Amino acid sequence: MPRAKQTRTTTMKDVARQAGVSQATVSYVINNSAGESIPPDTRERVLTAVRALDYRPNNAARHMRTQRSNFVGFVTDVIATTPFAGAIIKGAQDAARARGQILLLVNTEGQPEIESQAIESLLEHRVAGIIYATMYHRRAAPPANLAAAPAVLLDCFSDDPSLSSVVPDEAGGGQAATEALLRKGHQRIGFINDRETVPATLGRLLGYQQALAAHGLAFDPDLVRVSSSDAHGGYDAALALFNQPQHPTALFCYNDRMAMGAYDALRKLNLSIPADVAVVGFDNQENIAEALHPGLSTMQLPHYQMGQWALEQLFEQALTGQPAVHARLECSYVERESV
Amino acid sequence: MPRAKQTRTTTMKDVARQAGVSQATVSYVINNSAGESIPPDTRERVLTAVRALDYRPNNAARHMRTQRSNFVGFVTDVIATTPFAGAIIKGAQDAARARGQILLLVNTEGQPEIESQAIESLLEHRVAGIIYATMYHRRAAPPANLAAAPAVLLDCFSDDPSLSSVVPDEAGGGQAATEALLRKGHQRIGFINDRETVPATLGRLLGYQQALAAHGLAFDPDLVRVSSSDAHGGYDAALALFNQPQHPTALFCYNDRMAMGAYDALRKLNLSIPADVAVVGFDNQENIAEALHPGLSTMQLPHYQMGQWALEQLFEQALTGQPAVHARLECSYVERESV
DNA sequence: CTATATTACTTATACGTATCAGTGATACGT
DNA sequence: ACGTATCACTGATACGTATAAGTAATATAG
Repeated sequence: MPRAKQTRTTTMKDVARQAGVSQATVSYVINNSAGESIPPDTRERVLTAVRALDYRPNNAARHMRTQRSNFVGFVTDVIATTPFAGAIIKGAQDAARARGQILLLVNTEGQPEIESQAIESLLEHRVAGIIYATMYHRRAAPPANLAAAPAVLLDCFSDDPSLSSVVPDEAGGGQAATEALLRKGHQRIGFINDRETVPATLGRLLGYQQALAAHGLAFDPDLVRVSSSDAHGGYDAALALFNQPQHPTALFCYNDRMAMGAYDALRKLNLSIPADVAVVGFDNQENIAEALHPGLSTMQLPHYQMGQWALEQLFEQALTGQPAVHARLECSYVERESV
Repeated sequence: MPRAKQTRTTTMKDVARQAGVSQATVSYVINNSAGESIPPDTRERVLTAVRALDYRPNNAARHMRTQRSNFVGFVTDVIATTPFAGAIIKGAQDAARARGQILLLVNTEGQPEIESQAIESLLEHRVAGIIYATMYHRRAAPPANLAAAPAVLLDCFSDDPSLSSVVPDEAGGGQAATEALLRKGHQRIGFINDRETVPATLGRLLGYQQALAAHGLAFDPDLVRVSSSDAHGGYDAALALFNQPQHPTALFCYNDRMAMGAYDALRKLNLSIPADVAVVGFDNQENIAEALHPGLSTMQLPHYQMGQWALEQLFEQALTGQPAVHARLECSYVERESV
């Protein structure tokens, strides 16, 4: 049977009539308005009518009357082809639910026209604020109309210092990864970096260097290779690194995909993990880190936490008028069997 | 400088005053209302005022007046820990944008109380409809209040036949995968299935059998193994399958993770892919199918298409009052080097 | 040249809610 | 017994918009 044609939805007036009170009283009961005295039996009569009529408050009307929405906009550049989107969105979504807010989601494929149209639409919905998220850590140039609402940049940053932002602490992550190897007594630690110049490559290299320095070890450029950030690249770079006369005893890879390639290279060279070479990756990718043999120790990016942080910051800022904050969140070390 | 305290937002009345016309005229101009004649210079005056005041229509007010929202609810059980969520959401989101709709996203972790609260919230926002999505193909028991709006089940199905649903054609996928191997002349094709009893295991096995039958080959239970649906399980099952005296020349794996394990097993048995054994997987997982050597031929689940379909169906159904539809969408074959 | 249609607007209203400003009735203090 | 405070409500209003209904001025038809 096809669903019945949508009749008028029931309103407070309907509830009021049914309960024999005025619409105002219904409102007081439903909102538990402080400073209004409603005797128990009246309250019960109203609530019974609410249930009987399957009444549901109309959010648009409430929004109109109170002049504030419970919407938060979430703009993302890419969503389908990245494994990270889910955790970021969930972080924002969980925080939103905790505040009684609801997420308006748009993804823009990074196309500027779509982006500004999407933001325009969010503004027309009078969102309390907008989270502008990218799926890898980078500089971003958000459209001008983003400034029309409180906004927080997530996993990116811009030239405008008045926009709050949250990104992973790449250097800290690089340092922690390197230190996990140093802790096991390794002295010659190779680093395979991505060839792109992005915050992640610069930061992780810096962290690697800082960790060495903190342990009184000199930085040896021969222990560093750059390559493309996939399994192929990791394979090539690892081969080059370990074909040197005095090869490293440990390897820090820019990401898990490269580490996967490095595994292949080490296997080819008959070097076993972790006996001959300890390996640490980065990203903790679902289908790699856990699936490799032996399990890959790696760094977990704070995707969920960034999502949470961005939403919280939006409200801190919007409600209290605080100035912008630029946060770096820690990456955590996930130990498996490769070190 | 902290953002200025939010002043009153500008309304049509403000625009009207600025342009020297009535609020109604502004509305006519902005909506390009048919049947209203507005001379070019008036129109221009209004639009200039709109720009000068940075006016933006208030969606809540519009929603109230027209009695229809441009919201679609999207409820998902899991989002952070699945690689498929992105494509599904993008499919729905793209279709929504094409219709001028915006997605209200909630994820519920499959917890019934959260689920029905989330749906309640969506109903209060007067969504045009709700997409109820799961992240793997399964039977679902959506909460009762889902029935209060037009709804479409995505990647799941329920006991209620009046709810439209869209799922992947598992049997078709299994058949296509098997046929890819048959086309290459293979006659003895092993199948490693997941041990769970879910639509995917049943369907893919059925497809495997149908393909064999279509080519006049008898189904041989010795060529089928069940195991856990990860790399470990794939490894064990492949080892068992290929340690038989007359081993298969081709292998169809329930998913890419199992295929990954099978790769390890075949390597251990000194069988090369695809020369000695051709392999086909399922899921086309980003970090596996492409990353394996040789690249894994596999089946692509129609995630994006299901997202699109669900949103379209919502409007077909809601607007035209059509009866429910239960769709199975095709999986597509992605050929790489493993066959 | 008058009657009517069209143009270019304006005025008024309703959508559903929250809340302010009442208003009788009862309770309380003296 | 009388004034006041509290209780338990009700009536009216505004939020910003779309649109029906009205109106004065101009154009067109007969």
